[in-house]
Amino acid sequence: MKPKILSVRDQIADLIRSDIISGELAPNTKLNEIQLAERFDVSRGPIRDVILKLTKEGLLVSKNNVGASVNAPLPSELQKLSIDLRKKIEEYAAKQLAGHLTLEQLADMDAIIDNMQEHFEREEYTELTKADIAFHEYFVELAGGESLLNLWYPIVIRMRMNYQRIKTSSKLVDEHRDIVNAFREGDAKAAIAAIRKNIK
Amino acid sequence: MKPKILSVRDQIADLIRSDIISGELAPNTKLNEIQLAERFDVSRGPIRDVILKLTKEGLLVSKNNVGASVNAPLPSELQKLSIDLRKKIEEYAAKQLAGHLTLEQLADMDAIIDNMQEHFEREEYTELTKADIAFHEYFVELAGGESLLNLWYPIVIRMRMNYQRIKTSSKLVDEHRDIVNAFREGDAKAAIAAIRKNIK
DNA sequence: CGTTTGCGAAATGTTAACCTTTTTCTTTAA
DNA sequence: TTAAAGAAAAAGGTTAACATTTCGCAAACG
Repeated sequence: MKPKILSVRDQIADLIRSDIISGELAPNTKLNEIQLAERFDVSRGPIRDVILKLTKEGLLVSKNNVGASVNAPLPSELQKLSIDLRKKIEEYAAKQLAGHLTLEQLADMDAIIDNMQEHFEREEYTELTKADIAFHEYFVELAGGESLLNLWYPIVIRMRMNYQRIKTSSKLVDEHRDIVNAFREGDAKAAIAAIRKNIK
Repeated sequence: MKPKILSVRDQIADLIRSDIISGELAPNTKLNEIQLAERFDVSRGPIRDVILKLTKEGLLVSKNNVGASVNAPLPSELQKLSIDLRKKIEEYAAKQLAGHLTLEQLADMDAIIDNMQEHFEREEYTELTKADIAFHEYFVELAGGESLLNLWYPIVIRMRMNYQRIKTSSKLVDEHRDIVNAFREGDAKAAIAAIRKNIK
């Protein structure tokens, strides 16, 4: 898998996303542009870009002339709706991909799952969550490109604010192996079933 | 309905969105920050904010160090998926709202439809499309607040790039009246049916 | 003749200073 | 004593200058 070069802004965005997913930045925490600028040793410009991005993703809430703060988790009805939406998207992706994946792509997914396993064993739950997201992101992007990713991402990232380190059973890794194995065998139905089982 | 005060950035974003929906800015058109700054008589800062926002909405595509250009319409498979997702969200909203709307809220929706009718008669199709979006946005926001809006908006705005002024039959206005009437009678099933009929 | 290298223009990325709004604390008057 | 008014501080909004990157084009080389 080719290493991606990330812009300064994207790297900062990733770090703040991690802080929110890990719970280090709790809901309603106010983000101060100047503090963040000092923390990452850049000026306020790039920080503002990052805040705008995360706001559009739903992780932050911004108010004019007041600033941004960490958003509250989704209420449970919307959480349920989000699960439905996410299933629809990933099922679509599975239908497109089953039988059309290269060996290299399958290997990439295996590698991500190996990574998940490692983080699970070390009890690094934030990293585990990120690997989980990366796995799904990988095949959603393959199936529908940036367009589909743009629809999928805000749904998933917001969902993930809810179960911080709760449902981290050892089954999680296996569920992902099931998905890849179904892909490997070109079995769209099995892939969809495995995905349905994994998303909850 | 109370008039909303919009920030400079939001007003500029609305204008560029209009240009894209109307087709004035065709897909693949490159957006130049300096030109836009001059056009709206602001500096490049706010323009960059707007470009970031519209990129997150899926209307633009940005590349590091290269700039932003108008995105291509969704391929038809993704268009179909988007319709499904949008239906799911708006059906959820209808279920939440039916029977719980105030007279004032119903009047607001009537007003938006009157507005649609006017634009239809004057053949102002871009404005008609915007009013159409505003109508759905109104009740989606009522049902799920900003959180739901954040999930809904990118789906709809991207869909709207596809049928520019194509399906502007006179039925469109009536379909919306049907939705409000179902709301008025607190009939969730009828509201959902009307919404299903309208979204295509 | 085709490919590569490097220059230069144009566009984006970043910064720091300045402006405006919001908030908070203090003063003052009822 | 309380509450309104206003000043001061803090934070976000905007700007313009500066830095870096990209890309086309032309010269040089194979």
